[in-house]
Amino acid sequence: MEQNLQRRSGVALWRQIADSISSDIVRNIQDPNGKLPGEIALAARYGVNRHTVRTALRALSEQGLLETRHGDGTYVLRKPHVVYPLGRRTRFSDGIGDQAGAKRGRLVSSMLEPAETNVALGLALHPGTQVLRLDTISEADGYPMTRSTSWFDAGRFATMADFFSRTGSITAALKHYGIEDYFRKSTRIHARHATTAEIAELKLSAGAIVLVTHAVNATPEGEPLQYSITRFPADKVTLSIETDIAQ
Amino acid sequence: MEQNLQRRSGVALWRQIADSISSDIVRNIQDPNGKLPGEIALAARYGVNRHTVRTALRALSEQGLLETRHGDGTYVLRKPHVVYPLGRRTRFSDGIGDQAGAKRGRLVSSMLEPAETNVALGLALHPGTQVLRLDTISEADGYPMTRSTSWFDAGRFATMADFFSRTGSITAALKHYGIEDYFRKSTRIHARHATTAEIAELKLSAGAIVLVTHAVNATPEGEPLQYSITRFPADKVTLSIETDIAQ
DNA sequence: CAAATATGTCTATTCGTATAGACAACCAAA
DNA sequence: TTTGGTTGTCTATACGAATAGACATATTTG
Repeated sequence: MEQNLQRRSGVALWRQIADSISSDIVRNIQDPNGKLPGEIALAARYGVNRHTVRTALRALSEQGLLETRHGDGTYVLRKPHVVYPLGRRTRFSDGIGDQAGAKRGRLVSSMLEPAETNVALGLALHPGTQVLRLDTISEADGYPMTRSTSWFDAGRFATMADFFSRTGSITAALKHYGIEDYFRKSTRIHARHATTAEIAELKLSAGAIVLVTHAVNATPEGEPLQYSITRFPADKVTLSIETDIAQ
Repeated sequence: MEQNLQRRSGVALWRQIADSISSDIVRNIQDPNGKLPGEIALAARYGVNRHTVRTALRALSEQGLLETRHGDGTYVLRKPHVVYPLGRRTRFSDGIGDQAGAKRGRLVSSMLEPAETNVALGLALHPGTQVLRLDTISEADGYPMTRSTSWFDAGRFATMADFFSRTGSITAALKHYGIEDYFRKSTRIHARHATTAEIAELKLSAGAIVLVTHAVNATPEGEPLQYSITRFPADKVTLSIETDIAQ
């Protein structure tokens, strides 16, 4: 019984258990076939009723993470945890490439809009300047891993959306504008509960936690190119920073 | 009415509202005196009953973030949001120093124990080697901002705990061993719900989210010195990475 | 096949969450 | 002092969350 659960917290026990199973149990599974401990064993471990565990397992099954077999047990369908590097030259495809299968970005929508304060600040533009907004979803292993909104100076990158749709890559799209290289200039990270829209787009179970990064990408000269807000499912993603000490 | 709340999610509406107020509203307050919108206005904005908003406000008041004045309104007592830099040479006191008042670490406990897999891997030791474990809490502005557990090679840093207690600083303690400089070698970041212990130690409201970093600090030569797991209250802390492009 | 073990379903009860409305108590400004 | 707006408290109701126990049904193993 690992008494890590809190009652009367505003977060239901079944949700805490679902988070725990998704982020801990699944990664430390001993069974070679990916079989989870039984419902009764899990109930004992968390110190709750078996029905509460079942609610958690049902949520994860509906999410596609687990499969329960009547009379047999519960099995892990996939181990969705990936490490996402936040290095200075990180690209999504670079980082995830060796950990999962498919890795292209998919354009959800694009539009022109006036820059809000944050965006203008990040891109070093005046607030209200027209900017191009791209909403994208990236997948790893067929499952959504990032939900990203990016802004670009509309005066310069008006047709970004077309290039991105064709290639599924910001890097490739920027090459059409003669930008051969760019860098992660600054990144801010926080975490919160997922919104309704994020639940749907990232195929999360309701009440899940998302990691959120606000990043500015820039040319080697430091000129801002892209301001982006990216949301990761916290139970499936660990962000990683590797520092080159001898720099 | 910003319909960002989800029902039947396993996360109570009052908790979602508390998180939202803590991380959004408080930062974007218009009123110069730090007065929040009224309960009825908030209820309308979130599309919930006034009593639900009151539950959220009560949680934040008990946490010390807000103060409600009968017949007047609700006021922000402190804006607890700090940006915590994760640069390669970051020290806690360096990063938080200019954003808040007090900033020293406090030793909660220290002990010798055999290194577990993660710790051994991070410190490049064999699993089971004796390591010194320090449990510390750092505060900014009088409020807990980090809850950290660090491990050091016990053969080398046996009396770390004493030095740390006296100075409240890992950096200072390491100097006693002739280590003038050290660097953040690698950092991994994820997020989850806070445990019961973390609720108490970080003075969180129950059900809060914590950002968790697993970091290895090393000498300039790359020799691992410290493996640490640090937990930050997600509603009060944003982690930040600034990259020096021209490096 | 039989036994042991696992998940699936059902009923019942208790407590936390959320809504609804009414009214009291209090404060600030006209 | 009066008025309007705000928080505080109370009652009532409905539903979700969690517990408890019993039993059905399916699978695996001996």
